[in-house]
Amino acid sequence: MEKKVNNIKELAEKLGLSPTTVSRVLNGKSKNFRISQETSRKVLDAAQKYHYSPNRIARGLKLERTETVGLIIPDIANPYFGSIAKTIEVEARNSGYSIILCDSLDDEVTEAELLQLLAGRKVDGIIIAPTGKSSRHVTEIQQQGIPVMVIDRYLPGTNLPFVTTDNHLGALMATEHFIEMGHRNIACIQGINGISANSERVKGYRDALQNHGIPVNESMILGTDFGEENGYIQTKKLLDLPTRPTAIFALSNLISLGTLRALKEAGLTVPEDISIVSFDEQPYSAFLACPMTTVEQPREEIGRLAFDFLLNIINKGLPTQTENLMLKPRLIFRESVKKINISN
Amino acid sequence: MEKKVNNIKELAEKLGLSPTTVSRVLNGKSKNFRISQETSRKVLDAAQKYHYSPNRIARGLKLERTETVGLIIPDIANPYFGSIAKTIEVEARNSGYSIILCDSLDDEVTEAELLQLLAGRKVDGIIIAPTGKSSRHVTEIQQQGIPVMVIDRYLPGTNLPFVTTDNHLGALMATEHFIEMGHRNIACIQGINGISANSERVKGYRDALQNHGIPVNESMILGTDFGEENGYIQTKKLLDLPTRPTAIFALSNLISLGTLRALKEAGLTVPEDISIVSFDEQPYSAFLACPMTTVEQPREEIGRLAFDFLLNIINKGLPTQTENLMLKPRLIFRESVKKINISN
DNA sequence: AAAAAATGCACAAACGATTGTGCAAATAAA
DNA sequence: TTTATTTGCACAATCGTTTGTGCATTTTTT
Repeated sequence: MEKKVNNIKELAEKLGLSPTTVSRVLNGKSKNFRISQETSRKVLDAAQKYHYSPNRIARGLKLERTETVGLIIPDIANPYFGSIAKTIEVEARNSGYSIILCDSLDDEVTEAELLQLLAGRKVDGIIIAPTGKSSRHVTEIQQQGIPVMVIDRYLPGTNLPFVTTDNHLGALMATEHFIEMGHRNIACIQGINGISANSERVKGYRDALQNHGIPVNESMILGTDFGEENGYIQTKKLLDLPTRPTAIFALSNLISLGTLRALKEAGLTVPEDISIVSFDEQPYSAFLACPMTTVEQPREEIGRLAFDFLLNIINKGLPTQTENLMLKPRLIFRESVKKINISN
Repeated sequence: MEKKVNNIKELAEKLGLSPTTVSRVLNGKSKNFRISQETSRKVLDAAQKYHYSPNRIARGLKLERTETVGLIIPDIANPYFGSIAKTIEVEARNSGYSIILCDSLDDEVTEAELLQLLAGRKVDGIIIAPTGKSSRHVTEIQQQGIPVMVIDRYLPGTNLPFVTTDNHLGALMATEHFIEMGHRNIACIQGINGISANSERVKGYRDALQNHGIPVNESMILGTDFGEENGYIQTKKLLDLPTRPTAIFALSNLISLGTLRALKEAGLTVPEDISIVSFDEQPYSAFLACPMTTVEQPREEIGRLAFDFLLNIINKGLPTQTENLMLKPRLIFRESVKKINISN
C-alpha cells in the first residue's frame, strides 16, 4: 500500500502538476478549464493510489460551506425522535452531508445556546424540533442567513418552513374513535400548552367533540408537557375526580406511559376500567398489557422531507414559505378502547 | 444592537490592535505574551459588544483540532442507543465538543465507510458501537492516529479501549434467576454470533447452567442478530419444538419484542405458558402485557465514561490499554418469570 | 547617565484548499 | 510565413485563524 499523501500540494508535486490543476480535476471541472483527458486520468489515478481526499476543513473555510447540518432534538432517547434523526442522518449522508446532533433536553435556554453553537460551527443549515413556545431565537438564526427547517411542530408568527404531522387530523380521528365506541367523558392529557403540535391536537379533540354535539368539559383538558411524569400526575388527578372519565387521550408516547403507571398503581386495567389512545406509535405499542390504539406519525417521511427541503433552501435559496407540509397520520386500531353503552 | 463583526481582523481594526493581540487575549494567553490588563479588558469587551466569536472552521484548520467527535451507532432509533447517545452528546458539549452522528444501519460495510467519512472530517476522536465481528477497519482508523473508543462491546485481538456492561455477569444473573425459579429447559435467543457482547452473554448463560449442574442443550442457543425479526423467527422455531423450553432468555430489547410477537401469534401468554427475561431495560418494560424482568445496562455511565476516556486520550494521548472498563448491570425483577416445579 | 531588563504589542508565515486571471506552446487560419 | 486562435496549465491571492519571533518603548539597575 502506497504511503498516504496528506494534502493537495504533495499530490501535485508527485504528479509534476500544480495544485490548481489537481483541485480542478478532483472537483470535476476539467472541461471548464481545459485540462486534458490524459492529465485528468493521471490525477484521478494518483488520488486513489495515494488515498488522497481533500481536507474538508480547509475546503469548508474557503468555500464557506461545511456540508454539515445541525439537528436539534428535545430528547434523542425518545424513539419517536430517534427514528426521525435516523432518517435525517441517512438522507443527509446520501447527499454528502453530515449531522451535528444536539439534544436540547427539552429546555428552551439550552436550545437557544445550541442554535448559537451551531451557527458558530458554520453549519449549512439547521433542522430543529423546537422545544418551547418561544421562537425568537430560531428566527434570529434564520435572519443571520442560516437556512432553518422546523419539524414536529411549526412556529406561528414566523415564516419558518416546517414539516409536521397533521396533528389536528390525528387528534380528530382518535377522538372520533372514542366517540364511536360510545365514550362521552373523554379526558385529554396534553403536552406543552401553546405550542402548535399541542394546540392542533387539542383543537382536533375539541372539534371532534363539537362535531358530535358533545360539550367540551374544560377540566378534562389538562397537562403541562410531553413527559412521562406529566402523564402520571395528570392521570392521578383524573382518577381522583368524583366522576372519572371513561377514556384518556394521551398526546404523546411518554404521557401514555405515565398514564399506564398511574393506572397500574391504582389497580385499574385497560380497557375494562378506562380506555386509552396515545399519540406516537412505538414498537412496543402492540405488546403492552393492553395493546394500545395509537396515532402513528409518518416519521420517516418527516425526516426525509425535512432534509430534502433544507437542501433545496441551502442550494437554491428557495423562498421558505413554500416549504410547509403537513403529513397525514394514521390511526392504528388495537384494543385499548372499550365499547361502552351510550347511556353511560 | 451593534453590528456584528465577522472576523478577527475587523475586530482588531476597531480596537486599533493587531489580530495577534486579539487572538491571544481571546484564548486566555494574555499573561504569556504580556498583554496589559487594560488591553485585555478592551478586547474582551469589544468581543462581547460586537458579538464576535472565532470562526471555528478557520481555527480548526490552523490548530488541526476540530473539537468534534464522531459517534457511530448501529441504530439510533433504538432507545438503548438513543440514551447512550444522549449522555455522550451532553457530556461532550460540556467540554466544548460537538457530536457528528452516524447510523451504521447495523451494516459493516456502511460502518467502514463512516469511519473513513469521519476521518475525512477530521474529528478529534471517534466513539463507536461496532456492528459486526470484523474490527480491521476500526483498528486501521486507530493506526491513522485517531483516538477511538469502543462502547457496548469490545473487540478482541485489538487494543481498542472500551467501556461496556459486564455482559457475562448480566446473563449469569438472569439465568440463575430462571434456575432459582425452577426452570431447567431455558432457551437463549442470541444476537450476532461472534461479537463480544453476545459471546459474553451466552457464556454467562452457559456458566449459570453448569454451575447448577444443568447440561447445556446446544439447540437451545439460537439466533443471528439483535433485531426484532430474529426474536420472532427464533421464538417460532422454539415453539415448534417437540419439547418447548419453559423459559426464553432474550439477549436484546428488540429480540424480546419479537419473541412477544411470536408468542402473541401463537396465543401464548407470559409467564403462564412461557417465561422471559430480556436484556436492556426500557421505559415500557414495566407496562408490557406481562411486566418484563430485565437486565439493565448502565447506559448513562457508559456514555459518560466513554466520552471522558476519549477526551483523556485526545488530550493526553494516554496509552489506550488502561481505558478498559466493564460496568455492572442490574437485574430488575418483575413478573415475566413463573415459579415452576423442579420436577418439570 | 548609560546599560540592562522588562513591557507591550505587531509582522508575516502557515494551515489546506479554491479560483480569477495570465501566459506559454501548439495548432489553425490567412 | 505571419497572425489569430485554441489548448493546457500555473501564479498568486484568499478564506479566518494562530504563533514564532522581533522590535520599539518604557522601566529598572548600576
